Amino acid sequence: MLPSPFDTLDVNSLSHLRCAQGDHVFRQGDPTKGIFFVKSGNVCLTRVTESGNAVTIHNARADDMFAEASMYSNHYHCDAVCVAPSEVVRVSKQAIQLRQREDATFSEAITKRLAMQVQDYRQLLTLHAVKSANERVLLAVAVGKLTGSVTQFASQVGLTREACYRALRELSDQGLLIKTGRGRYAPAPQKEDRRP
Amino acid sequence: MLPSPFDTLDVNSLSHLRCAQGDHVFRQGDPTKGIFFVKSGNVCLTRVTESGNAVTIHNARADDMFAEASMYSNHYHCDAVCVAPSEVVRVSKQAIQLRQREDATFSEAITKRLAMQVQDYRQLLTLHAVKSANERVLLAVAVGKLTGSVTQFASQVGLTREACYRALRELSDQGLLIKTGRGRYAPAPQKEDRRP
DNA sequence: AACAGAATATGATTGAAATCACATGTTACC
DNA sequence: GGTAACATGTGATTTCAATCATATTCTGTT
Repeated sequence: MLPSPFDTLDVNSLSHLRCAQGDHVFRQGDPTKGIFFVKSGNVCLTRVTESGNAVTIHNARADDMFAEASMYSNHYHCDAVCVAPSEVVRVSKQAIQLRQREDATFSEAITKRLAMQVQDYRQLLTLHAVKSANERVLLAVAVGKLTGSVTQFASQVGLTREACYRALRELSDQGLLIKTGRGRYAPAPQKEDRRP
Repeated sequence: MLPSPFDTLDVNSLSHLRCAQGDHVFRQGDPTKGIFFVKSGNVCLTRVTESGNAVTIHNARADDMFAEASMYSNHYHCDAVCVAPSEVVRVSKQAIQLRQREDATFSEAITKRLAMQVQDYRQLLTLHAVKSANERVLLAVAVGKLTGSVTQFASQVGLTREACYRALRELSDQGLLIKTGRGRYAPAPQKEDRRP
């Protein structure tokens, strides 16, 4: 049910939430109550800067967890908004901290999860550093970022919807992507002429 | 000497390295041998994308650690290059993993470090999402990113040197930054008219 | 079935940062 | 002291993504 380390927790450390589209699971600044698991639906983590720019930090879909890093903060650093009707499980912060102190294997699994998250963010950062919209979009698709709507995708890769649509079309025209349907694109199968 | 959790490790799990400017501590793809601490100098973590773009992932200076997330990877995901003559301490991956299994407090401290790193990356991601060069630079300076050279700074915030210099000058002209010297800028003291 | 609302898709225009180009200033080293 | 290497700084031009505008398709609701 829950991913690897959390499935061993007692049921009364979990709260099941049912959210409509647009509902907030938590808001930037709220005191941290725990970390979350998406049973179904789609929860988007966004952060708003002083200047009012909204940034998609993470796009959690079914079987993803989010707000894992909040374990050691007193308040959340971003908004969690359901972009689809969603079932979300909250895992109590207290319960995790207690268990972490008693169970080394549990603790190790959590650490591993965090380490992987760090690498994910680094990947995203690398992606954002690519200046060319076409190259960026190609890379992002190759890396599997385009699973939901293009609008969501655009926010994640740091481009406007329009720029993404254009890049997707151009890349399809160039044969670097295959258009598999309305708003659906897949990386073109690599020609194996890479050998030296 | 070493930061909080690592100072309790046995000395023979540490290797002291002395690096010249330009030396690689490790390269993208190398098998992971451990995590690192900068005693003095400056080590830059960069990643090169397929398209040849170099991205500064992290700029570790004296008393910083780097490659913490590599604990659970078999190979490094970026290059670590000394941008100044540096003294670096390598902390053996094996020793950490062993200790983690025996000492819950140690383990917890590591987890906390990783969680904070995740939040740092999120901050950087938020920064990169600000479109206006001036706003971005102002935010970055406010957050304390401009400590070394503007060139390094530019790479971290995702702008060209030139764009940074221009933004820095314009912000100084507007009185939002104070030029404290050649290539040195500080945030202007906030006027306290924020109260509602 | 009709309608609202959102996502997809593209075209035209504009604006801001990249790029190119070239000063000057600062180390550091022979 | 001379010079090579690099950082700072700023102007001129270009390019490419943002913005604005608009049409179409899809989905869900009443």
